[in-house]
Amino acid sequence: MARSPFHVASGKTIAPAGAAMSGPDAEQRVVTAVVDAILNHRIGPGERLIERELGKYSGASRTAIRNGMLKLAHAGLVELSPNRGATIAMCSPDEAREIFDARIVIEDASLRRLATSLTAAGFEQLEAIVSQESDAYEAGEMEQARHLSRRFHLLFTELAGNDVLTRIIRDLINRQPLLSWTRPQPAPRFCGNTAHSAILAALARSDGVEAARLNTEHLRELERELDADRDAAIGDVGRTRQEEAGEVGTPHP
Amino acid sequence: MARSPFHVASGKTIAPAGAAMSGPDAEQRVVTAVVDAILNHRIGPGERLIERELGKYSGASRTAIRNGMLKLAHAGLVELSPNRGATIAMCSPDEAREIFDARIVIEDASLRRLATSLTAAGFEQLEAIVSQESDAYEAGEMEQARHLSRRFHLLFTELAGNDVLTRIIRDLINRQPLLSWTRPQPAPRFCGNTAHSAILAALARSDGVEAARLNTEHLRELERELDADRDAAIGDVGRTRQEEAGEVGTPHP
DNA sequence: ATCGTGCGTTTTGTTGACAATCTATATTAA
DNA sequence: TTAATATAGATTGTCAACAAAACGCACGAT
Repeated sequence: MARSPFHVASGKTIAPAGAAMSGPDAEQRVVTAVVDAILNHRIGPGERLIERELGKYSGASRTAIRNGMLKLAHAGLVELSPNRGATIAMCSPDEAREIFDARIVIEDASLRRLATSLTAAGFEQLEAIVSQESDAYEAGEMEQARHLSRRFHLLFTELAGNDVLTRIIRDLINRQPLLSWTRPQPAPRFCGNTAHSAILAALARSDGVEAARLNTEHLRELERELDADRDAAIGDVGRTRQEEAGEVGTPHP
Repeated sequence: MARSPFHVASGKTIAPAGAAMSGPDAEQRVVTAVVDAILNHRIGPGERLIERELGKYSGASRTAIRNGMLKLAHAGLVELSPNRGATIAMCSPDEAREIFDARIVIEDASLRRLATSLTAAGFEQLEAIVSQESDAYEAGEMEQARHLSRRFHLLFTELAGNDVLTRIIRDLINRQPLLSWTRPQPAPRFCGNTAHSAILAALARSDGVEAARLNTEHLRELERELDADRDAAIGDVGRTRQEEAGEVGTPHP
C-alpha cells in the first residue's frame, strides 16, 4: 500500500524516524497504533500486518512488534497463523452475534448496578460525554462522535466499579469495527445519541432496569443495522480514510 | 525450589529431557504446565517463575516460554514486572470480589439461556460430570473432584452456545486458585456437589431463573468461605501484611 | 485460456549472545 | 549488633543473524 494506515490524527507517523525505541513503551505504541487504525477504519478485516512495515512506521523493534501482536491476538483484534503472521481478525456473523450478546449481558449488569451507586461526579462525566457526542454528531465530525459513543459505553461500565468486566468490555468494544463488512459507513447511524441520553435519563431516575432495557434495545438495533448492511452490500468496496484522535489499549484518557 | 512444581498427574515432568521442542507446541505446553500447576496448588500467588527453570522442566526454548508468559499475563494468571520477570498473580480482596461478581453475571446469563435450549445430549454431559464429581468426592480424590467441579461450570457455559463468554469464563475459573490465601485447603468444601445437582435439576425443569439463583448463591457461598479462610489466616505468617497494603499494582517501595 | 509447476523473493520463526538490571551475600562503619 | 554499602552472581530484556516456510510470478502443458 502506498500510504501507511498507521498514523495518528496529527498527521505524522507514530514514531519520529531515527531512534528505534524499545521496551514496553514501543510495544504499547504498536498496539495503540493498530487499535487506532482499526477503530478509524484505516485497516479492516483480513488485512495482513507485516512486521517490517509496522517497524518502519512505528520505530519499534521486531520483538516489541511481535509481543504487541500477541497482545492484540488475545484481545481478539488480530489472528495469528503459524508461518503466516498476523492478520486483522475476521468475525463471522455468528461471532458478531456472540459479541453483541456478550456486551448486552455485561452492560446490562453494569447499568443495573450503576443505577444504585451512581455518584454526582459520575453522572456529570456521562452527561458531558453525551453532550459532546451530540455536538460532534451535529457538526458532522463522525469520527469524534464514534469515539465518544464508544467512550460512553466504556465509561458507564467503568463507573459500575468492576475492573474485570471493564477490561472485557473494552476489548469487545474495540472489536466492533471488525464486525461490519461495508468498510466505511457513509453516514453511519452508529450509536444514535438519543439512545444514550435516554439511558442517562433512566440512570438519573435510578431506574436501572429501564436503563438496561434501553441499552439492550440500542445494541440490538445496532446489530440489525449491521446485518442489513452486510446483506445489502455484497460486492461494492469503496475505501475512504478518516482520522481520529483516539484513546485505546490500556489507558482510557 | 528443590522439587519442581511442574509435573503432571502421572508423575513425570512435562517434557522428556533431551530434544528442546520449539514453536507454538512448546509454548502451549508451558502454558498448560503452569495452569495445571496453579490449578493443583503446586504453585501459589507471588511465586516467581524463572525462565531457565521453566525451560529445564518443559524443554521449551526461552522465546516460547516468554510468549507463554505473555499469554498467561493476558489471562490474568501471572504478573509481568519490567526486569523482574513473571510471578504468579496475586489478587487483592477487591479483585477477588470482582472476579466472583463477573462470574455471577456471565454464568447467570448462561444458565437462563441454557434453560430454554438445553438438548438431551447436553443434559447427559452435565449429568455425567455431576455423577463423576460425586464419586470422586466420596472417594476422597480431591484433585479430580476440583477438576470436575470446574468442568461443570465451564460446560454449562459452553452449552449456552456463546464462545466469547465461554473463553472469558474459562480464564476467570482458572484464576480461582489465586484467590485463596491458605494454600492447600486441607479438606476443601470447594464446590459442594449438592449445589451442582440442584442447578442441574432446575435446568431439567427448564427453570432458568431458579438455576441462576442457585448458582449465584453457590458462588457467594464459595466467596464467603474464601473470606473466612483469609480472615482466619490473619496472624499466621507475614503474608497477611500484603492484604493491608491493598495496592496490587505496585507493592514495592 | 486455464491449471499446474518450479524458482526467486519476501516474510516469518528461532536461536544464541550481549547488555542492563535486579538479588543476595559479604563487608565495613557506627 | 545493626544498618548501610559494595560487590558478585543470577536473571531478564534486546538485538541481529540464520533457517524455514510461504507468497508471487513466470513458464509450460493440457
